[in-house]
Amino acid sequence: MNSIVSLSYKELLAEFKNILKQNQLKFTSQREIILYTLYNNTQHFTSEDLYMLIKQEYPELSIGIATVYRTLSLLEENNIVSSISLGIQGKKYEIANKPHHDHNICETCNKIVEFENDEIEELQHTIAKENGFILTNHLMQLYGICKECQ
Amino acid sequence: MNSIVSLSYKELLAEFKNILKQNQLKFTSQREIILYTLYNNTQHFTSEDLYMLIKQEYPELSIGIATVYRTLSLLEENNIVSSISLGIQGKKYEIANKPHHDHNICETCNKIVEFENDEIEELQHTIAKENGFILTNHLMQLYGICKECQ
DNA sequence: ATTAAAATGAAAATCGTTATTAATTAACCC
DNA sequence: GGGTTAATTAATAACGATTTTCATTTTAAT
Ligand SMILES: [Mn+2]
Ligand SMILES: [Mn+2]
Ligand SMILES: [Zn+2]
Ligand SMILES: [Zn+2]
Repeated sequence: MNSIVSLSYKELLAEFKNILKQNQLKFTSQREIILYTLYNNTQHFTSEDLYMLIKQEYPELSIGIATVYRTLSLLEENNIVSSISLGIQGKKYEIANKPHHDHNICETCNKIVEFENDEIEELQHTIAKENGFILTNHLMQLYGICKECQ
Repeated sequence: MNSIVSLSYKELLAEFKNILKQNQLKFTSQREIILYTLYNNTQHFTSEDLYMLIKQEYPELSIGIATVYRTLSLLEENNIVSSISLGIQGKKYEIANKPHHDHNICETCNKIVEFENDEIEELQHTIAKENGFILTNHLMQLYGICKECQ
């Protein structure tokens, strides 16, 4: 599975088309616009968020919420988007063409600040190994009150 | 809010009764059995898991799933149980009379191994501070394949 | 252009959880 | 103990997010 980190949109689109072809799936305008919108908005979207934004920006496009769900799942399976699950707020997606990071989330205004920490990443591997696990994935979210909300 | 770490069942029950009284809530057999079952089973339960176990162990007791949901929420608000949210598998509860820990989860058999790591806990505070956040909470789950499933 | 397979939107179904309600029970007072 | 009142209950309806179904449309290959 290729990493899509820091691909241009053109390259990303080509990669997406490759994946579709390999799986005998079809390239549609709905799929294109979903990818394009995710690429150009680095926020973290719920399916509903993304659906609403696309409806607003492309009033002429016919698109249903089910297609957004389906496409986000497809993109996630192919590592083009990643998701974080935020308890009550549901699952949020973001384009995966940025390096791995975790999230610091404000419990008041829901702002999300991204961070990277190599030390923690290493410790995670150490701990998993101690427990006899092969680490495949991790979830690390820091909840708090952001500067503006304090 | 008192910590209930390493209380005996007797002490824990007394603490629960105090909390109920302070909030003008009533002590019921359903609430007692839920607490007792959680105390004596250190697993991580979904509401449904706990409901089924209680139905099985106390066939004479009248209890509905809504009461289990309500009681788990009540216990969590009062820090007698804690919960972890596992994406698709839903929310799981465990008795909170053990020290803080995080979870290493097998993606194959769903086994959960608990761990504590002070270094990571410290790093979390450092990171939050760097981002201008006051840390209130965190989520840290390591997913992998356990020794038995490899 | 023809054709077959895949994709779509709308609506129905599903699933976990929460709210409603009428009946039951606990806690308090005498 | 019996009576009163407010809290609690189980059953069921409602809910919201997500998934499935299905008839129709679109894509991609020939
Ligand atoms: Mn992110
Ligand atoms: Mn645990
Ligand atoms: Zn904030
Ligand atoms: Zn396992």
